This record gives sequence, structure tokens and C-alpha cells, in this order.
Amino acid sequence: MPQPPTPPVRLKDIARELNVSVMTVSKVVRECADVGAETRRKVLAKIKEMNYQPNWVARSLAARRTFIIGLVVPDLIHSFFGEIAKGVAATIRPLGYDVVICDSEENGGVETSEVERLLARQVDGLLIASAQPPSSTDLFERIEARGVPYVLIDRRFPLAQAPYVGADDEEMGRMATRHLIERGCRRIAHIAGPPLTPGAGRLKGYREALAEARMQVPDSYLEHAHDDASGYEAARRLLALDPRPDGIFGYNDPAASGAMKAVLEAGVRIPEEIKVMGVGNVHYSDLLRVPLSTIDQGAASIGRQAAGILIGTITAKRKRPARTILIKPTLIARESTR
Amino acid sequence: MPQPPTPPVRLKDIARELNVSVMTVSKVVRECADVGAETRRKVLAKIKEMNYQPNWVARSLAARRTFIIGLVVPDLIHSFFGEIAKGVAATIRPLGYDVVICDSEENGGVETSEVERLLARQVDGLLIASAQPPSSTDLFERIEARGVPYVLIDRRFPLAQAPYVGADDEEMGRMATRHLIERGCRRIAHIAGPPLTPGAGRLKGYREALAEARMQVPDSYLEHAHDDASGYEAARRLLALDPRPDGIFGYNDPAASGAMKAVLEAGVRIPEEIKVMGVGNVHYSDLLRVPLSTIDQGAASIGRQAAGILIGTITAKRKRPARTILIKPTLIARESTR
DNA sequence: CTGAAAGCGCTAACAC
DNA sequence: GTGTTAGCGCTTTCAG
Repeated sequence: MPQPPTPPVRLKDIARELNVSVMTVSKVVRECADVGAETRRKVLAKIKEMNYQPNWVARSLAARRTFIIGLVVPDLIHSFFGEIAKGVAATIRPLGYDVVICDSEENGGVETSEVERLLARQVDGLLIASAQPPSSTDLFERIEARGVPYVLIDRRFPLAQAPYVGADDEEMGRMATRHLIERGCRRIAHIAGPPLTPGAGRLKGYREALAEARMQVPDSYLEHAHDDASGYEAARRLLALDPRPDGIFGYNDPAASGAMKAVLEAGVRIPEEIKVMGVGNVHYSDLLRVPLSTIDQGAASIGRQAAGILIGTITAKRKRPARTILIKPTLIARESTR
Repeated sequence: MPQPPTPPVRLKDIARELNVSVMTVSKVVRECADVGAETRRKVLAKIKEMNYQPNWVARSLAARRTFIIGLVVPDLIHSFFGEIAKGVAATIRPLGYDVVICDSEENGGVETSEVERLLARQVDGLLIASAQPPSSTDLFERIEARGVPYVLIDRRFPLAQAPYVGADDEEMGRMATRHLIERGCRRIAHIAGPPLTPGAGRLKGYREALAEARMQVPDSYLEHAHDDASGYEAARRLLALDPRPDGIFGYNDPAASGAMKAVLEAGVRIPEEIKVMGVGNVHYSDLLRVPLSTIDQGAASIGRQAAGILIGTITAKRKRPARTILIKPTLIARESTR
């Protein structure tokens, strides 16, 4: 399939065939109201007959809008971001927009260059789960200087002048910890995440729930991990402690899953001797060695709401206040905390 | 952030500042060889000073190439397709291309409209894991009529005139079944996938391996499923059989994981009484109740190779023969077949 | 090596 | 209702 056997049909071709102006055809295509019924009918027929497809590149250049919005995520393999992407697409497609998705590989530099490219492609707006260092402002300033609306998701950057949509991390931390307490745990350890807002929020919620129950735990009960392998290692260290924790709250499901693996490997029973909680409700949680109790973040909902706000900002004439939306989490109790 | 405080810099602005023609600046930007060293230096300096960013929409319209390739997958949440996407992006980014990813939701109609949109956006090429019915040709004919190069991945469509890159499904079916046989299974059941080439190929490989070992199994040993829930149901039916299978080969990891859940729930031990195999090596396979033996499909490699072929076709002057590339699978033996 | 001319295919704004 | 006039910002082609 080298060259198009037949070059694509243009507005001009339709117009010539019908002896009308290009503008008239253009208006019909865009469903403008000011076209005669009869003319419209003929044009529509011809369009179908010649199988005309608008050229969006030309349209974008002339209209100075591309109807493309960029979505930047740190890792496409995480189903969390896949779900967000689906929520975004489902919201904007009916409105005539397309998404282009970029993977920053959890790297601020890569992310910056991805964003530059999207900007060069003239996207109408940006949705970013940013991999920038927590107090950075550079990238956001550049986007703002270009005047392109953007919405931050999953990770908060208080210094950025943008709306934010994400899970309520503190609440999730509280819910998870309270749940373990209710189930009888007295020595609750936490495997915290990387130093980004989701990890920090969940840690804060964990501490609040402990304080509210008047529980003290040794510093050694706080570990760190970012995936299943490091969660496994973290749990091994926790298991060596004396007294050993009787509850582990992992900042996400992979970390909690890795922790469970270490616990079971050590011959310790879940949930009898140690109860475990995660966050994220990844779809395989129910299939694990011991089905994992977790908290659903409402990923698709994050995508939908963020997209909605972005489109609102794009469409709005005037500047809007930068809202912060926290999605309400849902606890899902399974075997690991029975 | 409503309007750009300062309108974007254009080639024309740079040219005016320097008293050179727009063409000269354009050539410097595109790294054409025919520009004087001194001129180039000055232009480059000005570009940096004014922070010029090329407008890709205008560039695409004039050059009649967008440097965008479209990737259409049936489900973004599957990490398999996430990995493919990463492989694709990693290959084409350095060459100046961007990917736009679409999710067809396993629906041929949605896929067709996604492809139409991508075509309207003037993508330079398409990568498709197609959700069309197996013997359909309509969509492919339309793409071919437009003269846009495309490569099929994961699912084969013999009637389409396009290169194909995917896992070697028959080989995976043989490998999985042989592995179960080697581990001592004598009554091997198969939970087959939907009637698409991956499922059909694995089923064929399963049958070949059985035949080669002179094994006969009752028809009731063949079940169907597409995910963990249906895999669970399928396994429940298998467990009710007499004689009961002593090995189950699930066409993918979710189906196999669901099957394991049913088996364990019935109080049957894995691997002692029933051994289980999957395909896909999803990253959580190691965390399941019983770590799942599986076969790695080399998803990232599929993405890389498909992208490489596509770029080759785009760049090539003449038509190339439509190659078929099968990625070599790797067996990963874990607890479930010990 | 440099630049002028001529669009790419479409749309905004305003006349008729 | 319809069509005209001007581009959008860049690249192609080809003459200097």
C-alpha cells in the first residue's frame, strides 16, 4: 500500500461538483444553521457519494484548535492509569475530542519533554499525573505561560495554579488503619510510598487514625516501598521486629501483595496472626494467595471528572477558580483482614 | 490561565529580528545542510533567546506528514497492551514520531470509528490489535484505500494485506501442554479463549502436544473463558468431571488465575492434585495464592518490532512484502506446576 | 548558500 | 442564505 490509489476528497472537490462555494460545503460539514435545507441536502448527498472525510490538520490550523487533549501518566502498565485513561476518553470522545497518552516513565525530565511535544502539537488542554519533584514549579509555569489549560491528577502540586482531581489519600489512610483497628489489630505497621502526595497523605491518615485510637507504635513500624518487590523486603524487616506487628497497611496493593508474600513465606498466617490492607483495588486483588482487603480509589471517576473540568476550562470564556476534587474512597474487605 | 499572555513565537518573528528570510530559519530548524555556519549560529541563538517552538500542526499541513502513528488496542487496562504501547513509544519517539492510543473496548464498531478518526487526523501509520470479526475485511480495505501503512498485532487477519507481529500462539500452546505432561499430568484440560487467533492458536498447540504424546482426552475437557470470572466458572465445571483433570491449561493468566481460585476453593491442592498453567506472565502472577506457571509473550518486543516495521514501511519508497513475525515465547515455571 | 513564490485544506469575519 | 477575502504557520520547489 504505497500511494493512495485515489487522492483524498477535499471540500473544494465537493464544491466544484455542485457549483457552490467551498464555504457552503464547510458550513454543512460543521452543521452551521445558516444553510438552506435544499442545499444542505444536496451537499450531504455528495459528501456521502464521494466519501469525503474532513482533514483535521487543516481544520486545526485554521480554527486554531486541535480538539486534542494530552494525558501524561507515569506508567501505562499500571491498570490504575489505564482506567483513568478510559474514563478520560469516555468523557471527551462524545464532545469531539481525542486523547493522546504519554508515559513519562516516572521521570520528571521525560515528562517535561513529553509536555513540550504536546504543546508543540497544539493540544487544547493537558491532564497530568506529574512525576515532577514535589516542590517544582518550572514545568507548570511553562504551561501557564503558553496559556494552555491543564488539570493535575493523582499527585498534588500546591504551587501550581491548576485544578486537581484525585483520591482522598488522607481519608484512605484513616479508613485503612481504622479498619485494621476494628478488626482487632494493636500493633499496626505501615509500608509507606515514595515521597509524593499520595504516599504522604496515606501516611498522615494512618498517623491520625492511630492517634485517635491512642495507639503508639515504634518508629521501626514505618517502612517504605514502591512496588511488590520492595514491599516484600519491607515486610521481611517488619517480621524480624519484636514485638512483631499484627497488622500491616501497605500504601498500595502491589506493596501490600509483596508484603503478604513475605508473611506467608515466613509461615505466619493471614489474617490470624497478621492482617494486611492495601489501596487501589487492582483487579487481581481477589486472586491473591489471600484475597487482599483494599480501598478503591475510583480511578475511572478521577479520569471522568478531571476531563470534565478540563473541557469546562477550555470552553469557558473567563478564568475559573482552581478547584480541588477529592474522590470518595470505598473500603473493600476481603480475607486478609477477616 | 485564559489567553496566552504572550502569543507564541513564529518562524516569521525570528526571521524579522534577524533580517533573514523565513526559509532560512525554517531550514535551520529542520537541520538542513545548506545553511551557512555563521547564519545557522545566529539563528540558533535567536531561537533559544525567543524560545521558539515549532507549530506541528502547520508543519504537518505543509509537509503532508504528521509524524503521528495511531495505536488501537482492545483494552488499555490489560497490562499486556500497556506494555506493547511502551514498546511502541520507545521505538518511535527517538525517530520524532508520537503515538496516539485508542481503546476499542473489544468492539469492532468502536474500533472502526476510532480508525476513521485517526485517519482524519492524518496519522502516518496505524498499529492495530483488531477487534474485528475474524474474517472481516472491510476496515482493512478502507485503510488500504487511503494508502496509509498499517501493521496488525496480536490478532491475525489473513485476508488483510498487512504485516503481522505477535506471539507464537501455537508454540505457546505446545509448550504449556508439554510442560504439564513432563510434570506428570495425564488428564489435561484446556480453558480456551474467545474465537480469535490467539485462542485458536493456543488450542491448536494444545491438541498437537496431546497428539504427539498419544494422549486422548474427553470433549468435556475443553472449556471456554475470557477472564478470571469466566475462568473460575469453567474450572468449576471441570472439577465436577469424572475422572477429574489433573492439569489445566488456561489460555491466559486471568483465566488460569480464576481457575486456580475455583480449584483451591474446592479444597483441591495445587500442584499436588491439579497443576495449572497460564499464558501472559502478567506481573502479579508471582503473587497469586499459588504462584502461577506461565509463558511470557514478549509484549514489549511485539510493540518494538511492530513499530519498527511500520516506520520502515512509512519511510520506504516502494511497497514491501507483508512480513509475519512471531515472537519467541519463554516458559516461566512456578509453584503451580511444581 | 539564500530566498521568492505558491500553496497545504480549511475556517473566521464580513460582505452581498 | 451564500460567497468573498484573508489568512492559520509552515514547507515545497525552484530561481537567483
